[in-house]
Amino acid sequence: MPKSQERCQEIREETRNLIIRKSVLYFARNGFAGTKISDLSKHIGIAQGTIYIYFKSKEDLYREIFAISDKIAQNNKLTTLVKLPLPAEKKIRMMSDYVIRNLKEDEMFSAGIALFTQRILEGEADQSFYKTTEKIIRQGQKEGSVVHGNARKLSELYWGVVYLYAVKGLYTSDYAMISSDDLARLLLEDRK
Amino acid sequence: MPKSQERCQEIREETRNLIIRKSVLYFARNGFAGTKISDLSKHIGIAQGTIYIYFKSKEDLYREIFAISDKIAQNNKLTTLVKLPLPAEKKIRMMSDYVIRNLKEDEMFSAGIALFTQRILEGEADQSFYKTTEKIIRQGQKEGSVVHGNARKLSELYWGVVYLYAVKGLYTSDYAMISSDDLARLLLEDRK
Amino acid sequence: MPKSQERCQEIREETRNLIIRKSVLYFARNGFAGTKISDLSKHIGIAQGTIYIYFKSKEDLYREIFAISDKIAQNNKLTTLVKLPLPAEKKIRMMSDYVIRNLKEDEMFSAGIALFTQRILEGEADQSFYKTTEKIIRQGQKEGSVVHGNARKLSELYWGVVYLYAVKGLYTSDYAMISSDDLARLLLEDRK
Amino acid sequence: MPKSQERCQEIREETRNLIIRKSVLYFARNGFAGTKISDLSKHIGIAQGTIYIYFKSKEDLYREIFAISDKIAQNNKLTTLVKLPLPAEKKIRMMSDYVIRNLKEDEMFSAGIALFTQRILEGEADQSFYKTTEKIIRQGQKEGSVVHGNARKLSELYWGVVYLYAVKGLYTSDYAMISSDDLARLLLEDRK
DNA sequence: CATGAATGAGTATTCATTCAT
DNA sequence: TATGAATGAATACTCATTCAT
Repeated sequence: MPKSQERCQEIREETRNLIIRKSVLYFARNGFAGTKISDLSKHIGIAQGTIYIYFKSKEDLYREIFAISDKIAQNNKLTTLVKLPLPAEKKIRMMSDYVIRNLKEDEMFSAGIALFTQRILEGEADQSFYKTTEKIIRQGQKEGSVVHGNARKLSELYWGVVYLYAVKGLYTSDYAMISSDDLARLLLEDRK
Repeated sequence: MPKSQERCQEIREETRNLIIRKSVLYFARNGFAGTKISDLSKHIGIAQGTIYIYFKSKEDLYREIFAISDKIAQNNKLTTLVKLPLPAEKKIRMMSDYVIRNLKEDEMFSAGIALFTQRILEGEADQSFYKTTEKIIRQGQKEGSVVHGNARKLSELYWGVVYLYAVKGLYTSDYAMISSDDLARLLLEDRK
Repeated sequence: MPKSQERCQEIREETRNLIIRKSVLYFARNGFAGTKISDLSKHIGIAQGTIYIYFKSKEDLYREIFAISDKIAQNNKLTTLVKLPLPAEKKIRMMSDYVIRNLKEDEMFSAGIALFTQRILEGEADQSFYKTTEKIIRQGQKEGSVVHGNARKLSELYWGVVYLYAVKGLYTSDYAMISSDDLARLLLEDRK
Repeated sequence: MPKSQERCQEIREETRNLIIRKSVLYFARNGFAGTKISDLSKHIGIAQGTIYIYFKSKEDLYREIFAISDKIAQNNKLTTLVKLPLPAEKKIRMMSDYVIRNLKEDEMFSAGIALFTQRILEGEADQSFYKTTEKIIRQGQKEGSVVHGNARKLSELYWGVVYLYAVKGLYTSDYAMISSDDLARLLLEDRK
């Protein structure tokens, strides 16, 4: 019965994904210590035991969640963006559009950013994430479109603000989201 | 010979303050769920039981901590600042100087900002805190020194960034603090 | 395959009853303060945590125990007895037979009487329990078979003595139980 | 300074007695486990530490209390009573008068009886206490004034009822005390 | 696989006891 | 001596994890 074999595999995959998807949000909102398996399983809509079929422990699940948050944060268009033959200002505007749109429409994106940034704060995540943005910033500074200052610091500020609104989005749906322009303005020189 | 009434009162006051002072930092760093009374008491340098002489429960202590964070966040010079007969730009620069200096020198300030903002995010703290800054922003917009845009949103952005660096300061002592100018620039029009 | 809904309900009911049944005896013997959850759970034969699945706290369990003791004390045959068209003397003898037999054979009865009476002593249980016996006493006084005196006082004496032997039974199995006749004699005139 | 030496000794004695006196009542009402040193000391009107100047531990104090309760229960007039050249009925009436008067007027007597009986129930106190009463009962049975039956059982019943009203007295001041006659009647044949 | 009742190690809280004043 | 703040072992309670169904 190879057919049912596959189907089984599919179901497994589905449940596993369901758990991860729902957990990302839950952990992003409540943190590791603030998340009880009993609450989480209720939130997912499955039994407590089921989680342990797919993950060895709460920490194992958390680690998985982090791997996901890494992907969400890093597998965005940024890496391709930096290589395009465009002026930095354009890149920054595109990046900001992309980020704001995702913050608005995709809770998983917000959760990913939140978890990822928290880990950076705790010194556990790879800070190379900021590198790509730094490159764009330096390019822009040469082109005269980006404000002066330490590129790393500006990059951190930029993504810090993104984190800020990611967290806001996780807690309330009703809040004044920053505009793409506001976000871009953190890096760009004002035009008079 | 019994201890004198006043001396007892004094000792109580001292211990209570010690607990609060050390707890503000601990809770700001680890959150409520992430804080174990056993660890906290070790960090304070007292026995677990002592905490329960002064606070009914972990949650009671946490609430007290929040009351403190309110004071730290709100008892700053902002309220007096807004009333001074100064241009908004000057006010914003003074405010930013004050904030950055405190972020650098006073961990309690950082912890207060962190806890307070977290509570605002969770919809539990009084958002009237932003009002004072909004007034300065509106004044500045009239004077042409502050960027256009919704004053509340700008105020939230400003304090959001402060929160960002407060949290950074709680986790690592070794990081690139934003400058007072960078902070002020969030609100001020660029001058060429 | 999930457990069936009914089977789960059944298991819960069973465990809950087990806890209550064993706890009645334990609390009756040791009192609230004298009962440790760790000991109690060992005595029941379950883990400590299991108790907290079914009861919010030690006090919650204790309250439940009391509700049970009310039922044990009050759901006896007395209420039906009083309505029968029998002489009071007969009723008192039947009641005494019933009580003594239960004291001898049913530890739950003894525990119920013990807990219930303790609560009456502490002014927390409904003293209307004595009413039924009072009625029989008054009937008997009219018929000349019951000794003179305040019916309430006689009723209290009667059940006080029952309490006495209930407690004795809880502490030692080897003791001289009062006879049904001795108990009845508390209320009945001597026949020469 | 022999004078002040003595005075010191006196004060010591006074405090010690105060503790014992107040503790007897407190322990009788709440039991060993139900008595907190913090509450007890408040009830006595001294600091917690003071108790430990006079007694090595809570259990040490409890033991002392028991010694007192032994004296209260046993050092009554009963031992002299039994030797008097009187008919048993007279002895029983005197004993009952004595007991009831003390139950009414002397909380220490009630507390002593309560503690002593509780210890007998728990098999820790000397049951020889009942002996004296048994002798009187046997004398009365020969004289025809006391009801038939096992003397030990009757003695236990008699003192059980005394215990009952001792406990009632400890909990409420407002209750229907048994009369001396009622108490005596437990042992005496009815006279027509 | 999925369930949820049961477990027991871990955490919060209490309370007998100590000790500096 | 007397005090009451401080202690930490004992106790109550929680929650990640297991396992029979």
